[in-house]
Amino acid sequence: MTYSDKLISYYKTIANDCVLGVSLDCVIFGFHDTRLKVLLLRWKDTNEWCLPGGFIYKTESVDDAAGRVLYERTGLNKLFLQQFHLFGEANRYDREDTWQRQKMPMPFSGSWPDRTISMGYYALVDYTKVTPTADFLSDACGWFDVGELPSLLYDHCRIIHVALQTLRLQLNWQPIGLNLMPEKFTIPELQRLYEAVLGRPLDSRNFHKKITGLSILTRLDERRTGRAHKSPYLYQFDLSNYQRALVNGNLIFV
Amino acid sequence: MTYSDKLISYYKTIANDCVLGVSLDCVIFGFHDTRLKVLLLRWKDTNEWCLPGGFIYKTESVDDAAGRVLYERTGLNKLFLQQFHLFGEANRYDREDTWQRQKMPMPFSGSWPDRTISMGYYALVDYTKVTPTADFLSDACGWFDVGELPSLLYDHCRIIHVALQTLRLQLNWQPIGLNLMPEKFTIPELQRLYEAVLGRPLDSRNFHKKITGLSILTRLDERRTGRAHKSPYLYQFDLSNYQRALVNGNLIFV
DNA sequence: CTTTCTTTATGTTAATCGTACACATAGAGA
DNA sequence: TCTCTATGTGTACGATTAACATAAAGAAAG
Repeated sequence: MTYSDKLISYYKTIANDCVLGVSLDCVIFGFHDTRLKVLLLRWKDTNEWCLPGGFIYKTESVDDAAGRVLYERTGLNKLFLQQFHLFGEANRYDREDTWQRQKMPMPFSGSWPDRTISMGYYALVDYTKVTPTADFLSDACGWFDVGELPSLLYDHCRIIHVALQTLRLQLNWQPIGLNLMPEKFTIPELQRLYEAVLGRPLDSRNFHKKITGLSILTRLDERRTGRAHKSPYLYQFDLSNYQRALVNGNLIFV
Repeated sequence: MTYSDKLISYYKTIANDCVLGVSLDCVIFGFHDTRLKVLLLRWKDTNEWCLPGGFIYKTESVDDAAGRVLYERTGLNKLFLQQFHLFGEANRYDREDTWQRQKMPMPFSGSWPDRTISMGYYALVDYTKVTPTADFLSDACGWFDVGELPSLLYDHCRIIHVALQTLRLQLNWQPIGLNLMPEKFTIPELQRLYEAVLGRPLDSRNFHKKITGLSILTRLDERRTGRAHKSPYLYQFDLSNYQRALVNGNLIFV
């Protein structure tokens, strides 16, 4: 059985078990080395990358399907995961061109609906806890700097762009970091995250005042030592206050 | 041909021409007599109401489909219309119960997919310019106070609730009113809109200061006369500044 | 051991914003 | 002409923000 045959049989299974005409794409954000990262998959036997995505089983809620995709690609569960946009244009991307870049076998074209609308989700995950895992259609899975994306299939470049825009807006009235930072972190490290998402530097003195004023952080008795200069305190998120801030939408606007 | 036959044939046409398994529901907000209103349809020959909704033609974008539904029900075009949530639970509502309340003919059940996910849109329209128009499935179309909704089919009660929540959030960083108010209006009238959406009274003196400070309003030389007491000035929205405020997301937070 | 250098932690100040409240004004009705 | 009340404008005060200053910590260099 050739790869081409496998592919067609795979899509036939999907067509049988899943809701037809609707897919979902997950923009999975991580944070590492002062940079905001996105998790991407490389389409098998090509140099083309795409977002982790999938289809919705007939008895499964769309949100659950997104959680499943996230789990399958990262090994993580129960994370911050949110709908952000439905991509529903009739011609979201150049189909011929995309199939060619994917090296899609041509008998394929008959066995698939003419268009697919896609629900976009974005997730915030702890980079250090993720085990990037490729799927049936891909031969690599890895992180990319949001500023240095590779060649992307479909309309995934736009999807990432819209996700980032949404994330930036969200920053104005909800805290982030709970799922992006490791369990213990310093305030300057958290500031790097905010700077990476907003794409501009922040005043460290005002940031410190602001973020501690939200009472979503608990200062530990430990410090991060070993580096030159004054050792910063380590912090943890105060889960209950963090949740309250998420729901109430305290203005942050760093 | 009985109504029952017509209904089945109607849904067969839909199944043929439209994307299967995906629908859309529009929460159309209007404003009248100090109250926020929602446009609802009454299901033919029942006392059950529902949101205007529809399906997506195979060659039509989802956003365009929402615009079409809005136009068909209100006669209005090119309005503020926005996605707000995908309702994708596998069992969004009690199907048996709903069909019974709809007096749905039972041969129907075989000719329709097991589940439908629905994209929620909300629109802001000028109450005075709307001609509520019933569709094939309904025998009445009218406005309801968001606080006094009738018996609703499907999960439309929840959909309205989520739409209202989204609208309230949006109020914190975007102006509203351009499509909800008539062309000329007074500041106290605009204040009534904000109060209706937020569900709480505002201080008229501070509201006046705040709203004029955004420079999205142009004061006309006319006043609204005929009523008792001091005649208030009439205002218009300054379109270019209004658009800028929409895009930039100036904090408003009344 | 002392000095230097740099990052972290905390503090200060002036400007701005939000909230609460006071008051003069206009216009219809008594 | 007086009254009543919604409207338009203004003021005062506390809270918040943005910009800038300084002290403390800790490793490296002399």
